[in-house]
Amino acid sequence: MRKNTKGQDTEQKLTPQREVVLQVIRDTEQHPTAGEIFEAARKRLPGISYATVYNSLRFLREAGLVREISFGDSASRYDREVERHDHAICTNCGKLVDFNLPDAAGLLRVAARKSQFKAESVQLTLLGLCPECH
Amino acid sequence: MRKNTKGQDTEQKLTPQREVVLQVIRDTEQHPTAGEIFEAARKRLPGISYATVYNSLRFLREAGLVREISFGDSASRYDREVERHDHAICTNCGKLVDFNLPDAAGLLRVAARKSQFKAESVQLTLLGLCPECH
DNA sequence: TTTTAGATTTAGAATTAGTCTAAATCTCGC
DNA sequence: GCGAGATTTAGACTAATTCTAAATCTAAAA
Repeated sequence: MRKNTKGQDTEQKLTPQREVVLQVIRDTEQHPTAGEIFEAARKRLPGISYATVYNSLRFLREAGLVREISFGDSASRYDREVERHDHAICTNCGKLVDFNLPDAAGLLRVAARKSQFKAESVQLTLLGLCPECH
Repeated sequence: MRKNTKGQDTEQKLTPQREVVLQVIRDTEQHPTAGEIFEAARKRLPGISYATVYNSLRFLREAGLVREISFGDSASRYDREVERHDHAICTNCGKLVDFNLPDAAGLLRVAARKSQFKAESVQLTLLGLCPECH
């Protein structure tokens, strides 16, 4: 890590590539996969490579700017919403939406007691039919 | 689909290979990956192929005899417990344990209301430290 | 009992998501 | 402008899983 004369961290981190990846994710309501992000990023920054998209996604995830979500079927998806929240997945069309369960803190407490774990976070996934599919 | 003279479905489905795969999963408290299942199955039925393990896992999953669980890191794991339950994952050692949250029905109702989905099931994942790691 | 159609298994090729590598490029502080 | 360290790139690589096509099995029909 680089420091300036005052000992502060002076690394410039949000490079153009990373910024484009972040914008792609922020510009959609959807939850795109790395492949979809690559395609969209390429339109704004032709020449960006697949590896850079992955590097950027790791960086953004570690910086807390995006969230990675993965459920069974293949590729991870990325979510612009970084606050704690839950997911609903449509078993018919595959649509994934965010929502917030009330009293997440209480849920965390109960889950910790039941599992004997020291809880850090809880996340709930609902499987069902989205409004369009029922 | 084959039928006998009475029109009943007579296909025999739980082949020796599938049965071995099922037994491997039932014989462990752990949640093995397909690769681990393949290794264990091979000891009981040398010559079983990787593809057959995958075929069997799909069959068993669709028959409701095992459950597939997948969280971010790579390979799916398989769970002998098929009743509704929740998972706790240790962020330090990766251990995965099952537990049951009380009032799952109430949770499902609240989640359905908040998400506007017609709920089929809910599953909660707790991330934290297992008893050995704290 | 032989035939046969469909299901299953097998080995290995193919696909897919994601990571790694090494060289080229960039950036910042000097 | 120089040089260290970070970043990007293209493409090779890996790991998980699926696909394919041929061989085998099974149970009903002949």
